[in-house]
Amino acid sequence: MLMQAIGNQEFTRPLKPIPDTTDKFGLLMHRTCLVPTEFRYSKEEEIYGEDEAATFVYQVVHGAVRTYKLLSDGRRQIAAFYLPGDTFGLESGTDHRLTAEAIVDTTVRLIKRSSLENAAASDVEVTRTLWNITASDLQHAEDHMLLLGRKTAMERVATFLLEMDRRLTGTAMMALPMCRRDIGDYLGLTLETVSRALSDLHDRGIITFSGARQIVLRNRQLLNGMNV
Amino acid sequence: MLMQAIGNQEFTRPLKPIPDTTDKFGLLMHRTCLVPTEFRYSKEEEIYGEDEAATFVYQVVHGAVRTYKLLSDGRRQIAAFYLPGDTFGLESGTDHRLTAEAIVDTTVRLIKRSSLENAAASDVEVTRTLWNITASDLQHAEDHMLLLGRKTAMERVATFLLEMDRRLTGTAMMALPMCRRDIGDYLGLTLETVSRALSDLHDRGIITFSGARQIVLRNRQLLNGMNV
DNA sequence: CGAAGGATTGAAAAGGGTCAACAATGGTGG
DNA sequence: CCACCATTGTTGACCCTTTTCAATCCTTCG
Repeated sequence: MLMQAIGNQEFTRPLKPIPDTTDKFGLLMHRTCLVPTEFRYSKEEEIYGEDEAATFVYQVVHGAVRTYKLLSDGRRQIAAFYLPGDTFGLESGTDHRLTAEAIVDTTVRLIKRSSLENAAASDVEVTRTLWNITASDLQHAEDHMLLLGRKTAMERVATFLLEMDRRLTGTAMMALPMCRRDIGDYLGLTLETVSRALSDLHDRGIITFSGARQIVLRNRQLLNGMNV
Repeated sequence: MLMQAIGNQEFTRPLKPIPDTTDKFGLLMHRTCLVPTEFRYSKEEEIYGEDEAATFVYQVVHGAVRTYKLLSDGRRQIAAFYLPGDTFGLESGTDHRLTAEAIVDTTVRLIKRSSLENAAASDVEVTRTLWNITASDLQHAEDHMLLLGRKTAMERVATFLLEMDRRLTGTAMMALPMCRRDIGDYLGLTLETVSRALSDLHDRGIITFSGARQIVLRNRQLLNGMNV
């Protein structure tokens, strides 16, 4: 009911002019004159699997998505978290190279990849947008390689908090959709190390909690200092 | 002299039909009817810096290039090595987000980015190729995040050896252009740990050396076993 | 041939992982 | 609406892999 209302509200947005260059999915919808399908995934549900054919491109409406790769023994590396407004699942080749799962109950919009291919064949602007989306993911991956290869545990957690603060805070308090294990698998740490780093930041008065997943950054400057 | 001859030989290649989809730079040259400039960089010379305007797109003719990011205290993460035939330096945005340096004396071909933009404005195939190049870098980065976040030192070195074997071996012996520090900064390890892992593989008869940088893989199957 | 950078090896230290116990939280059913 | 229980998060102790620091060896190149 409420979900539906919010869904419709979101739905009308692309029909308006889109000056916002950050909403690349909106631009694609606009250009292709496509009506995106909405779809809901439950918490922990798989959206697509590694090596599956890439049939759709997705935008998160509400909820959150993780994409990851696994080693044969189950070790997992989360490549990215996708939050409302973010586009994911776009591939230049035929197949997905990561698995995507809903972290919480999640609503997405989706466009058929074949529709985009059709539009891209004649519309350079569409192809250019597809390129930009992939380039954004690459930029994030380049930053994340630096984190995974060269930052300490505390620096990783500080970087994570600032990234989430930037991306999902509208209010002063940020509500993390993911558990400690997800954060660990994103940062290349164990969940215990993440927990210890957060406790340390809490003890030093740099962050405060309301429950484990509601966090307020009390001192962004200090966090930024650990970030670079 | 010899350099020049080889350069010219390479130079004539794009004038022939290009069925090879892997030579994306060749495709770009073909489509834009551009004559690429050749340029030489000395060992350790910077090709472009982080946050510099991205004026050119490059292809390695011979030699090798590393791209990396630095933390403020000098810790370095190498994102990729580029070997003969590889394209690098292409950005969707205005600026480079990594520094590029020649690892050894290196010859590159380069195309003006503005020329590509012109061609891309009317030629969907060109834009599509630009997208594919960026998508290749992204795929590599996704694989590398898994390595940096979740693999052990020995697994990283095994993965590295197999990657280099695949990419630069024509002969049975591969000649690595980079030093142990470069390998460490690529794998998120110290140079000592890389050296110890290589010595271990040597002691177990899995690889043999001719000098520190000439390596033969004696047992790819065992290496593959450590890889996943 | 000698110097300088690169690579190897060793010993000690540290940072983060592992294992285990306990606490908090939030979802469900009575 | 409250109590219970499964899930999630925290904390502690110990261990192990990798790092750090240092000495030595090896090449390669002037």
